[in-house]
Amino acid sequence: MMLNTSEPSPKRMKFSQNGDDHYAKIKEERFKLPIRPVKHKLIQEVQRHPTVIIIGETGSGKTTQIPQYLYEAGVHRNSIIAITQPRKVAAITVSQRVALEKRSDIGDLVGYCVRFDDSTTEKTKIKYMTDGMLLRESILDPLMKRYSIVILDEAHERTIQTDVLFGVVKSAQRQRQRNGMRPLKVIVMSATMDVDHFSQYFNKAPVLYLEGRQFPIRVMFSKEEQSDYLFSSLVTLFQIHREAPAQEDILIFLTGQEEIESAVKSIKDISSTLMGNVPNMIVCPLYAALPPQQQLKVFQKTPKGCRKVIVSTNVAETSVTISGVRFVIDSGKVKAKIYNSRGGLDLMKVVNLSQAQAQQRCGRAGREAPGSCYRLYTEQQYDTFKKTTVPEIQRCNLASVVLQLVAMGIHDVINFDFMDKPSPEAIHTAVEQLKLLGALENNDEAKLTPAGKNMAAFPLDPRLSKVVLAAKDFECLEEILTIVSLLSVDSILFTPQNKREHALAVREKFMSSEGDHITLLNIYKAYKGVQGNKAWCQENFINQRNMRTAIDVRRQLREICVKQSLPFNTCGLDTASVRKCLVSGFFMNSAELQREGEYISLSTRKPVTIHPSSALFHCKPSYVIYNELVQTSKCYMRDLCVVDAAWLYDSAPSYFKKKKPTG
DNA sequence: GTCTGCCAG
Repeated sequence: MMLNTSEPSPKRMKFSQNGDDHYAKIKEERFKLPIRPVKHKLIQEVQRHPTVIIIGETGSGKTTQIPQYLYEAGVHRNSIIAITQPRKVAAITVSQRVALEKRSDIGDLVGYCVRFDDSTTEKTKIKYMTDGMLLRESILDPLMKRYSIVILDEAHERTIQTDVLFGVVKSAQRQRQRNGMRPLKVIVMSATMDVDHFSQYFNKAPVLYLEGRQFPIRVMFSKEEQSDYLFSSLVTLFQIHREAPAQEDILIFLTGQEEIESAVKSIKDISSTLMGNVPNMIVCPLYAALPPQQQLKVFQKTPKGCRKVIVSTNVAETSVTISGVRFVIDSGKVKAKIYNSRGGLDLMKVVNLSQAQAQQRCGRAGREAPGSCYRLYTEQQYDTFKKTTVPEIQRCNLASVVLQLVAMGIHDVINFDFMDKPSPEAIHTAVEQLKLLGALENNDEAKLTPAGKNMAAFPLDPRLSKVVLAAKDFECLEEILTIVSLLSVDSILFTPQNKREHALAVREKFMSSEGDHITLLNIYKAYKGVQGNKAWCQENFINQRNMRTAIDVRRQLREICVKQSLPFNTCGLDTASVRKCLVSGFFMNSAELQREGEYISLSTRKPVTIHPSSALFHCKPSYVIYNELVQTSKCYMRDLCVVDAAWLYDSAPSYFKKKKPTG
């Protein structure tokens, strides 16, 4: 195109050299982060002390900037800086951001490492990873030799993995010092809670406070106690809806999928009857099991003149951040798993939040502008809430944790340096279970057996690892890998409430009279038979996402089996071998049919019932094993498999000597 | 004849 120079010159066009503006902007953004003024102080503290605790609210920039500061200052001494995150998405997205800031490709200087996805190379010095990943690595290398700095981020979330890592990094640090090795710097980053607790545990480490970028939030308590939080949340929602300008979105915290779906329906019904000048309402449910496509709806920008209402479980507390939210309605409730180490049974219960959780929920209203939080409980009720959430490690089965610790060479698990110790009883139960599975020597030394060493290599519950190892003897590893993979992911069965009958009828063809495990195996075979066809999944109400995860897991397990030279046999249609394998890991979860037609658990002699969702619901086999007990209206066995009394006895003679099956 | 929150390896 020719420009006619006699014409008045057009508006000057601006050019910049390939991306300079972009990077200038990134640089400017980095400079404006609240953490920037304390950069030098921070580097100094880390150089002076083996451990530093950093307290900072969201938005301070600590997660992205601190590793870069330490790298630029050379504190890492040319070895790797690890930064752990409780969630995979966080590890991946943060590392991508930092790579961008460093003008480097992901996997060069900056990389991430999560299950099924490792972007790091020998060039990587800043490595974002899940806490679970670092924990698994430390089984092979308890001194964490490849790292000079370990940063444990989001420590306040107190995941099991972070809690175990606390002790592992402390021990690695001490041992490296004692052996005159290169020191291990530890940085613990947390939100504002439990500061003294953290500092005390980490040898009175210095604490650095960072300013965050949080807008003020008006917190309102209910004046009276509410008997029905569901109803109260609807009343509050429409109260706000009538008064607040459009585009100011509302986030409601409830407890579970079913509750949320029914609330969404009520809200839609009510809003369609509203008269007068109120904004249009867009109502979105949000929970982890929601198909990804529907989850995306939550992130779409609210159209002009509308208001988005998000009804969510606690996913929106930490895992998911939604822009546009100005109001939070907090039911004060959360669904939590409670584990009973005596009966070995799980139960899900709706319980009150901790104060820390309530604070976290409030914060979701002030990410971009001042906001409000409506609490559907009184201030007096709030005062009765626990200050902090009981750490997960005190609420679950510890068999896996104990096996990992022993595999790292920590034999005295009872005296392991936990920040908050699990009960001795819970540890004892785990040790006993591992002995029964043949993972630990049957004495007081807590020493791994050769089988135990192999079991620790699998990213599985020890009972499932045991099942995999047993497949060698019963020559059915292919089938077992399939079943174990399917058991270790979220359910591949997808049963929408309104099409429940239909879903069950369609899936009837996969049902096995030998139980749920064999049913799962049938489904997997059928899925493979149609090459993972999407339409087939829809027709048969199979959750394709979870099925794909199971296939990834299977591949990973297969690789570990190769390393252990396990033979890849198949048993064809002889499912007895498969069921015998299952018995070797789950014999302690067995039940016997009584004359009256009821079952009792052989470990506790307490009555148990077949869960209505099981393939065996209408059957009455004499002996079954089950994956888990769930206490609701009754004590239900879930995921059952038909077995012979003799198999039970053969798998653990000394165990059953006392509780000999009567049949 | 059920009622499962969330995350990780």
